[in-house]
Amino acid sequence: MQQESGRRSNRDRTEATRADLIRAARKLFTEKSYAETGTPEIVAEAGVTRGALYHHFADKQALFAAVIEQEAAAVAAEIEQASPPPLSARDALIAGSDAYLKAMHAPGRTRLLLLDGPAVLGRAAMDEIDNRHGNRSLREGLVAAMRAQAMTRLPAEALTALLAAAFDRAALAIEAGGAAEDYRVVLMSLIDGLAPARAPGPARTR
Amino acid sequence: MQQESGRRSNRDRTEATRADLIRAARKLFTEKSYAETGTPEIVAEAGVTRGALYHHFADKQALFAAVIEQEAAAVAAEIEQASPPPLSARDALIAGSDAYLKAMHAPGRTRLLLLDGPAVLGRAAMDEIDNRHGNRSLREGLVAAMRAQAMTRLPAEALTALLAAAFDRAALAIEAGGAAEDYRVVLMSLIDGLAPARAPGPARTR
DNA sequence: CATTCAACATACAGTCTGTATGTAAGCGCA
DNA sequence: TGCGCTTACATACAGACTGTATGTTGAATG
Repeated sequence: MQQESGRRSNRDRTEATRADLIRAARKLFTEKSYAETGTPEIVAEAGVTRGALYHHFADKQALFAAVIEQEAAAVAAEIEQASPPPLSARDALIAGSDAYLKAMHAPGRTRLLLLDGPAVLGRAAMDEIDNRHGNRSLREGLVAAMRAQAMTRLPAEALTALLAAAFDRAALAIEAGGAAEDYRVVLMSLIDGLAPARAPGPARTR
Repeated sequence: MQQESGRRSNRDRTEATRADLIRAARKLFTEKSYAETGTPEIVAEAGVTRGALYHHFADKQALFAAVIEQEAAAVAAEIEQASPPPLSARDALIAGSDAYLKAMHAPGRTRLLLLDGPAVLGRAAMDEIDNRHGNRSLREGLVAAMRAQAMTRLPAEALTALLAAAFDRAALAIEAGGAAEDYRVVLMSLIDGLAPARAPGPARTR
């Protein structure tokens, strides 16, 4: 019964401060960019001092990593929520694709996850994060399709990475004003092109 | 007859200094990264002062843009040189792909063109540069294939962008130690999957 | 209840970026 | 060929930012 401004356990304080910092950083990193956002600005937005920031995070980059981690998890959650399991392998992939593109439409998300993320943390670190969250469902969907022989057998890791890259670029292009329908059509064609024997997928998506 | 250290025309001085700066910046940007490289370090490597840098370039970012421009042109040149015209549409695409992956293998090039470039200059600016250099041949190859009916008709811009994204990610993955053969196979499968009527392309690449 | 430790706030040192100012050499021109 | 203007820098400076070191207050603990 102590939620008044005083009396808080250390654990609660830590949790709250970290959350505030991540929230503030996320806001500024999406509005501007990682490089253009300074720690003084972040702590002002969070209502703490730089001392708190450097107490909880090793450096600015570690705070950025925490933001990325959270954002990647949020995207993965949105996708998982949007695709109920009872679907054919191909339809599940398509539903996931649309969910991904929609999720990445949140303002600033593409820059955060697709531009600043790889540049600041490196592709390897981003791959690790992606594989833990977003790409997992994609990879599993692909493996399932291959096992169901709805898709030519290919190295799963490479296929996942390259398709994910295409999705990413599509999200960026759409956010930049590209014709969303064009990119969707191309993505579907790339996926359908991997069918082994020209299996007649359900009616062309117009 | 005035190549001795003194007596140089203003135009020559400008050209030489700009080239020195770009060369030094390129070296450091590939060895480390854009963010980790300071202008004092760059000018020291170039043998000039920061005054010269800010005389020739609006800011650090403009110098970076000049480096990117040059590097993109170099990659495009390597590709164009490696693929003689007398090839079928599909084979030309494959030759171009291999040339691209090989060209991107130069140390630091992936970070420069695929990580720092988009983050610092933005995807739009990078697209503009890519379309002026590297992607042009890819796009033309795709359009040619579509016109020759060796490929399903798809929006050219979107298809070019997404395939380019896949190539880029493959280059990054290979540089990071991924199995080059896996990525090559997947890339070829993606391309071949776009054939309209299951046209039997010439013998599988091993 | 005394001590230890966690969670900060404040102060500081070093570095970087961009700009303003100064200077010497090139260049057009009478 | 001398004179004014401009280019191509070098130097000096102001502001901002990052990370660290130090101090302080309240919670946890035996």
